Amino acid sequence: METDASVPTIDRQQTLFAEVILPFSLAKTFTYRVPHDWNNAVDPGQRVVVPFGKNKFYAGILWRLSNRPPEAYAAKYLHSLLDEIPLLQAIHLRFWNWLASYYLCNLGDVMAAALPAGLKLASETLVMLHPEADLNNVELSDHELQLVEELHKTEALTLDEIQEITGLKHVFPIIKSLYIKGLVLTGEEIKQRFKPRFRSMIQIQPNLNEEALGDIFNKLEKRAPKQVDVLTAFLGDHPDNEWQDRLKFIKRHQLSSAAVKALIEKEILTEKEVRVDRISPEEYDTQQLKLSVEQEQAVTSTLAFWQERKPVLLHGITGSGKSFVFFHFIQKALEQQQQVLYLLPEIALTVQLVQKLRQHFGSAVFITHSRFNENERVEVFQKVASGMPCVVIAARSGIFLPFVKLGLLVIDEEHDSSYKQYDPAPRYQARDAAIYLAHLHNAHIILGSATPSLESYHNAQLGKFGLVELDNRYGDSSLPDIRLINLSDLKRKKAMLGSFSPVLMEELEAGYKEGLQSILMQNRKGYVPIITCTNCGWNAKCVSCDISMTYYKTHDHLKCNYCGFTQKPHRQCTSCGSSALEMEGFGTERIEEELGNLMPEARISRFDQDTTRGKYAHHRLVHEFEDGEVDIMVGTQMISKGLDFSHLHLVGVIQADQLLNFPNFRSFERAFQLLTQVAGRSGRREQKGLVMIQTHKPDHPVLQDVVANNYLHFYEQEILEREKFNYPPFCRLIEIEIKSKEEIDSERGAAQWGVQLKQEFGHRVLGPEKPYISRLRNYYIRRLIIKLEKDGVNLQAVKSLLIKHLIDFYKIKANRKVIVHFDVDPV
DNA sequence: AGCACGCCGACT
DNA sequence: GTCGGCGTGCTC
Repeated sequence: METDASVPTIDRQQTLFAEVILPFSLAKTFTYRVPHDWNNAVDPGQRVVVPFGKNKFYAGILWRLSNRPPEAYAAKYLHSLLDEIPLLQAIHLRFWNWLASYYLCNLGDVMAAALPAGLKLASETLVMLHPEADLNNVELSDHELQLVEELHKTEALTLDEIQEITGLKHVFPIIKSLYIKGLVLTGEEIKQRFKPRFRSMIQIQPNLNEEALGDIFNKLEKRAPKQVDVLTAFLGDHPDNEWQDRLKFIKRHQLSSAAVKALIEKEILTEKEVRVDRISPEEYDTQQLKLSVEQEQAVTSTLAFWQERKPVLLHGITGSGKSFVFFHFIQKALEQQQQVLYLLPEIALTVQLVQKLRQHFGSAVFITHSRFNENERVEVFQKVASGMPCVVIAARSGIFLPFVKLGLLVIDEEHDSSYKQYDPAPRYQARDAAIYLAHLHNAHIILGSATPSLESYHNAQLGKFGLVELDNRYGDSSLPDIRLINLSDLKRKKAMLGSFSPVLMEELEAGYKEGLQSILMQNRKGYVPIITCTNCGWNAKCVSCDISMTYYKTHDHLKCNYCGFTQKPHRQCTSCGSSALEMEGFGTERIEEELGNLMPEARISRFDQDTTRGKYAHHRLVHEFEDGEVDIMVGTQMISKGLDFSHLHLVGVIQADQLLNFPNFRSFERAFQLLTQVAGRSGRREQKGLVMIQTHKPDHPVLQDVVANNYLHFYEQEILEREKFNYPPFCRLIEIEIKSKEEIDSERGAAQWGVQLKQEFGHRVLGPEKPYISRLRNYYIRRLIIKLEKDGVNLQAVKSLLIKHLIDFYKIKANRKVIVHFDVDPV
């Protein structure tokens, strides 16, 4: 929680001290002494290896330099410098600083989130046999003897290996005892996790003239025909003797790799290793963009707002071609040699978008997200740091990439709640952070959505954002026909076919007969979400959370969707022993099964977290659907994102009510967004689509707005509610979450915060209260919320007070086992 | 985060 | 006694 990242003037003739950020959640930086020889080589933003604690080494980030030695302790020396050219520039450190102070977390939290794992190094302890170890006259325990014997066999062992070998939980005591007896040594090794990829290149030894080559051919001809083949192939194809990729060359000419190796050993061929990228995509034929008149107008008005240095909100209904407007600006940025950050909520779901971007921008497109491996992520990070003009498609963590020539940020689906990181710290909202980032880099920023967040649209209404609207669907496609189906009516008439209304079934079958595809959304995973005892009302709950266990039929187990705990299904009620257990509710598995019974001939697939695991699982499901191998896809809200199919006849929502009943002030907003987004999946391209939403409350105003596709009306109603009850965007929320393994500790801690905060902030403090889910992973949770006015409140002062309270809170011993989290702008 | 140190309780 | 478990304190 630093306040100033600017570097004071320093004298590089004098001794330098370096403040270093370490990648864990510690409330401060650590100061190290710079060896005098490095005075001109050190700079903020470099990674430095430092000793920390008794014998560990870590890579930290050099935060700033000074000439002032610390007063309270003697600083240790920096161990080594990892980057000649700083990995991060001043602008990135400023951004880190802003994140830490705005979101009330430590710089170490930011560092941990910002750097790809491959760039965060930690040392590992190695244990070796002492070269002069004398095993005579020493008493050894069994474990000690075992370890010494093992060390005779290998050079060194890691702590994990020793743990494995001895079966001991605590390995330090025996290592220490062996060390004292002079039998072992320990050392720390810093392992570089990132490994660049190299490729072997070959050419014919350039100093061989024709005569020498002739001799070689003569010599080889008799005994090594394969080697002659290699040389003939090389000279035939590459008379100018350019470097050739060894593997490709061998493959292309179907040569013997042993022969190539032999020639290298005889120094007839020469070899070199070159660094290659893992991430460069193949070349694509890039297509030209052609914008519609409406899109052209959107471009013009966006440019006008950017002139005024405003972020732009592009509100365009699904299918209006928002992405073409984005593409236009991306192209302009690339033409000016700038870098572009394209943020998306769930990156993995955007196969189609990536393909489109590649078609337009070819090899300038990079992608990073959590399913990419360590090395690939490091390469994207380094590419971005190199300043190469490119478009990076990323999920929320893309804001941490070290752009040096950032010209444009695109925040697609800006309303999506996955832009907010909830756990661990930094608990940041990537959309908001991106706006600050754009400001820092003096870059343009455009947010896009068919269903903007209340915050963004309100900002647009206030004139803080420029508002650009796209009202028409691109091409000839028209808006879908959205119908509500009254479940209460049908249930009363006992007309339902399980979870399906007769009309929905009719349409599904009609579509199927015509060879058209449909998707069905049920926003619950698994088979059933609740198992209840009909005798006493007990229901199956997770052992460590206050959550009902979901039954998964495919695995025949119960699973807690929050902590992942699984167990065998109950035979009897744990409370009364009755075996009258009932399954309540419907998840995607059960819907899939029911539908299979109703339409046995249809090809049905399921799209949820369960079936989309793995790097290529979505890919496969999306392609299967695209290729027409599937008639009906059943899925959770995942199917509402990023899928764009051409033969979609029907979108069905099995149960809209749960969406509206969420105990959160944003539940209506979420419901409207989700339903509108999934409805938008239908009827693109030629045909008019059909959307059927099953609900018990067909009169609900939010559903009416969905049917009318009237965002503005929805916004106007909802914003009135927010104002009336003083919720964002009319105030700013800071949530304080207090948790502990003992309920009384949470209770007491929360009460203490309540009393103190109310003294300072009075009526602005709500709680402490037991949240909707009050126990998670064995922690009892309490929550307080501070509602701050948008104007006239010194936010920084409030945050300083909170930090002061936090420090005071932990001064009390009994509070040490209580965990306190701040969440600024919670979702 | 990772590790030491100290205390307690349970056993080869 | 030896080992594991856990709380506490500290790292420049």
